[in-house]
Amino acid sequence: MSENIIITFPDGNTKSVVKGISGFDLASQISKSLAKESVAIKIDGKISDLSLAINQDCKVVIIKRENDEALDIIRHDCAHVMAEAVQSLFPGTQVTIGPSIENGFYYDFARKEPFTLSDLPKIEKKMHEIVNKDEKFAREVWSREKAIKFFKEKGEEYKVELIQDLNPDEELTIYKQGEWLDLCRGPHMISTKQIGKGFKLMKVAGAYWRGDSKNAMLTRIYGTAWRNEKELEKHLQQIEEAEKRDHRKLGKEMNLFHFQEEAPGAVFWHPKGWQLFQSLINYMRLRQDRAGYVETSTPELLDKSLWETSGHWEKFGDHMFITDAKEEKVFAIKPMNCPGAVEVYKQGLKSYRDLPLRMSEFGKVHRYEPSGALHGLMRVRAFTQDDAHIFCTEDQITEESKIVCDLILSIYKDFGFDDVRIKFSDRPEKRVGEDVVWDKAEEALRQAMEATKLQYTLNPGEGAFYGPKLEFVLRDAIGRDWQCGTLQVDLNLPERLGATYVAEDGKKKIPVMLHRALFGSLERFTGILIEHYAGHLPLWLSPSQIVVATITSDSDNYAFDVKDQLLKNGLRSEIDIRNEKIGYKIREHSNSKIPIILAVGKKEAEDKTVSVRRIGSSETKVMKLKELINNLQKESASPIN
RNA sequence: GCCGCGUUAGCUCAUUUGGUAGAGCAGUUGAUUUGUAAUCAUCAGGUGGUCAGUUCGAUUCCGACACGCGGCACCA
Repeated sequence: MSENIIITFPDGNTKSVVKGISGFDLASQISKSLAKESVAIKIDGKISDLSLAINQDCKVVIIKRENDEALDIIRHDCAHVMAEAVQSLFPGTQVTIGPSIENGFYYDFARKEPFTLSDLPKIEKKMHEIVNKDEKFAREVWSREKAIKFFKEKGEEYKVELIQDLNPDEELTIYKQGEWLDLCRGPHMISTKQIGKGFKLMKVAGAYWRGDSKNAMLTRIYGTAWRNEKELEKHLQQIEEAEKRDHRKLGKEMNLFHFQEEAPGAVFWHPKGWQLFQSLINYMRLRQDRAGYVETSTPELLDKSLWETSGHWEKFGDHMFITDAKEEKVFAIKPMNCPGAVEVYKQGLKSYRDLPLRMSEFGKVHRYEPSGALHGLMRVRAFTQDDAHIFCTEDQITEESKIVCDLILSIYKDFGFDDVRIKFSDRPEKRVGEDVVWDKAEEALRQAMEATKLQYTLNPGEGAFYGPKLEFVLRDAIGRDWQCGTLQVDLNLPERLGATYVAEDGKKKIPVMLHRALFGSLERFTGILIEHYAGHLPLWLSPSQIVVATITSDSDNYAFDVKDQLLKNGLRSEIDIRNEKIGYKIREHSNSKIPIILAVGKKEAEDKTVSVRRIGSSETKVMKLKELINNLQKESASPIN
């Protein structure tokens, strides 16, 4: 007589079943289609294999292929299948770890000869074979000794190291598929067949063992995996879409900027790119003026001793550019604006009445970034920060932080970024200052966050070396996250650099310094905007707003007249009177993302009208030039006017 | 910085056992005066990233370096 247990389903229904039933059999009892669709089971909140026996009363959620959690399992299964494929094709390759990640999975292998792109088709083919073999995933619990002995004999040194570092209380499980097995927590599906065909190997890369650059470099293979081929196809299309938006490609097509090897990581801004860059600065300057900031500018070169005092030298000296001046002094090109800001602050005695003092600077900084980190405008060695340092009392931290948060969110909105996340990074391991000071700084920032009532996530140990920080992450039009703004509470540098103010009681005190940047790097923000808008910048940011294109040379004079009037009314315009067909001109200017093309021919010249064509639309609208100017002046105004 | 891959005309790309390179677009010149995403012809354009090496001979094979691309690590 077998014992029964009670299963409770998410809808509250219960079912009495035989003890030891597998999740799969349970699903089968409900319906065949459910069994077919299910990939795993959650027992009392813990996700497990469908094959696992259920031995006690419990709450159960059957995870179906369509559920989000299923994707992780499919991807993880895929990683196992890839590892099997690799080891069968390339004997002697060691396996290390292979998790599921966003959009897919990877597996890190140790092999003398790293894999190359040309190995992927072979591996992928083998994977399909393994999937089709319908190998069952089997879970086994092994002792530490057995596992270590097994992997040692196989020459899997990395696995042995992983096992030795496992929490001793944790059950050690092995997952087998056919002949192949791997140390793994699971869960996995019933069989490899369930993976289906919706996967593809994407790229190979080097990756350090355990993510530490002191360790050996492994060879990583990335794959993407989905529920089916249709989803895979959709994902591949999204990648294509992202490639089309690549700011490096668009920057070339739109003639905004270039890089060259004589200045790695430094931007050559072309006239149009610089126009855009200046639009951003003008906008930010106006916003800051209105928010009570004063603007400064400080030297690019500062004596090394100042960086030693600030603490930058010790932590970032290797990443600073140093001058070879023809004198004994060593100068460093500034990697940050803060010491300069403090020196400006220190001129003249400051009273508590002067605080908060909000000092901004569009400071160009240079950082010797590792060569492998450089990436278009997104990661450069020379960039411009919309930096500011707010000197205030401890009591003012909360209020000032709140003002910065409000300002930043309002500014992002003007650029079409409504979805902004905030990360709170607290003290890192390597830092300056006493812990009591850090306690104070972190607490003040926490209070500020409470005052703003904004949601944030904790980012432990990621603060700056001198203080905790908030990081503002915005989400672009195709769902990618970009970290831009930052707010840092600094109770250390003002003291190190000797900043003081006279308090109400006549005694000298040390001010708090809030570092903040809103765009962060102007260069990077420009790149983000290009990708966010896919090059179709809104009119107020577009470097070239209008092109006047003639139909025939009869209209040249009128076209010049139109352009002059547009320019006089503050609209950035160009003229195209080349001896080409209008279709040719339209194609060319559309490709370079000019927002508005005005075609002018005989009719327009006679009527003092223009034929207006907007980018992204093939419609044309004939209107009086005056009317157009009127409309565009409103439309092209920056959002703050 | 580390691993892998790449670098051919202004741009986008061809050129397989090593025998000094082709196309389209852009440019020139000429014709055409054209109505909403490529008019026709003409000419010109390259020390194949740089430097070394193997070879009778290197864009092609080997090496170093530079820069770029994809990751990893880093990101005040």
